[in-house]
Amino acid sequence: MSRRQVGRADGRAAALGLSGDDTGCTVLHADMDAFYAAVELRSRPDLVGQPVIVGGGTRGVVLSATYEARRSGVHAAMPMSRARRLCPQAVVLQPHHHLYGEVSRGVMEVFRSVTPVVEPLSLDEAFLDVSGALRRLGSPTAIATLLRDRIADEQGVTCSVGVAASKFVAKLASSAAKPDGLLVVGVADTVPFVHSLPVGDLWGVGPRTQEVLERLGLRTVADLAHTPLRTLERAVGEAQGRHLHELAWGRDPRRVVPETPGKSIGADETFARDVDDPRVVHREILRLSERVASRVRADAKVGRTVVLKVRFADFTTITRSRTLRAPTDVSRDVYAAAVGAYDALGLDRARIRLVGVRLEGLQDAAVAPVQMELGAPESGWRDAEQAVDRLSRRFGAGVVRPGTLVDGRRPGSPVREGVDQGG
DNA sequence: TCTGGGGTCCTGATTCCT
DNA sequence: TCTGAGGAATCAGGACCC
Repeated sequence: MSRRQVGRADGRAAALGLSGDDTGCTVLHADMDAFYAAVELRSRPDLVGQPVIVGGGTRGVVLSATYEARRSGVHAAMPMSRARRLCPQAVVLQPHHHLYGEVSRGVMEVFRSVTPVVEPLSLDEAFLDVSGALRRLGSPTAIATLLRDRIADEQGVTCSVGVAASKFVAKLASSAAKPDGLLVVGVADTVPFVHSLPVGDLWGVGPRTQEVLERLGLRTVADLAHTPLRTLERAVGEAQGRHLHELAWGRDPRRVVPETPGKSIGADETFARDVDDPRVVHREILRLSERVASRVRADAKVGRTVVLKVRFADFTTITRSRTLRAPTDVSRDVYAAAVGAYDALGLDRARIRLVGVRLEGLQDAAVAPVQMELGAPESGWRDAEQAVDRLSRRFGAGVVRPGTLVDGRRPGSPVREGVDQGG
């Protein structure tokens, strides 16, 4: 057992009055600490121990910050301008998304070497069901320690792990263990542990719901647990009310499921300056349609509903959707639906901050019905686009583009200047 | 203070079909 | 042919998560 883990786990558990008994606690939630910032520090060891913020762009937000920066009040998703004011001494680094993907794959491999039942939630966190690994590797606590040591040794980043009998409690435990810690919430400790938390810590309670609950005088999970179910359902809706009530008593029957197929793929882009020229918006919709359709094809999927998103200068956001007669993975179809939805808005030089395109209702291309257009050539757009995909894989994204997108610079220029555009 | 990008899920309204 | 009920599908938006 590593010295790092023993000190943290015992101290945190004792402070929370937890027994540390991990009997029946086969769900682990592993969460990398300040992931993007930690990855950046691997190549900048001179910055270790300093406030570092990963983010950028003229209208960007903080993607990640070291704990030294967080002490000044900086947190993820905060506008960069505010973060710089709060922590002027922080070193700001541009993100390198491809690197995070690489490290993430390495981390997930470590997880899968312990158990095949791994459910990734994002690049930097996952649930693991270790019930099948107990005889081989020891107790859940021992397995969590092994994971933390291996990830630190092999990937050069630290992670915190929560150990519990359910996903929801394991996730709360890993949050409480941060940074670089391990916390076991035993079966007998679950309800007192959960009840001690503020309602905002519950999964599914964001700022809006928290406000609603606080208007009812509910500040802690214990308050929520002792509120009649009907009252909760009236306040926050039937499904959410029931869900929160169950969680408040530590009940979460969801199993760890490896690989859940995605239901939609989308892309959006914030302009560096608000745009009111419909030609510029059309070009951006085309670019996004290409990006989305190419990702859909790479996943061997097709989708049937195209959703257009428009965010105006005052940050109000609208969506419009178009359901096609048959599912597609062809950029041209996606573009036609999205631009049709945009034109139907009849905007008269409205100032637009962001546009987005999303393809929903995804299904496997192999089993989906294909719409045959009357009079369509045998080798149509789909084949042409697949050929472009092959070229892009070989020579890099963007080697073949529609003529309207060829004029070097991007419309309005992207927010993430100098950053990998991912397609 | 001034808000990215990629997603999921839920809800209520509307439309379409039987 | 008209009408109403009920269910399914669609649409739009809100809230939330990382």
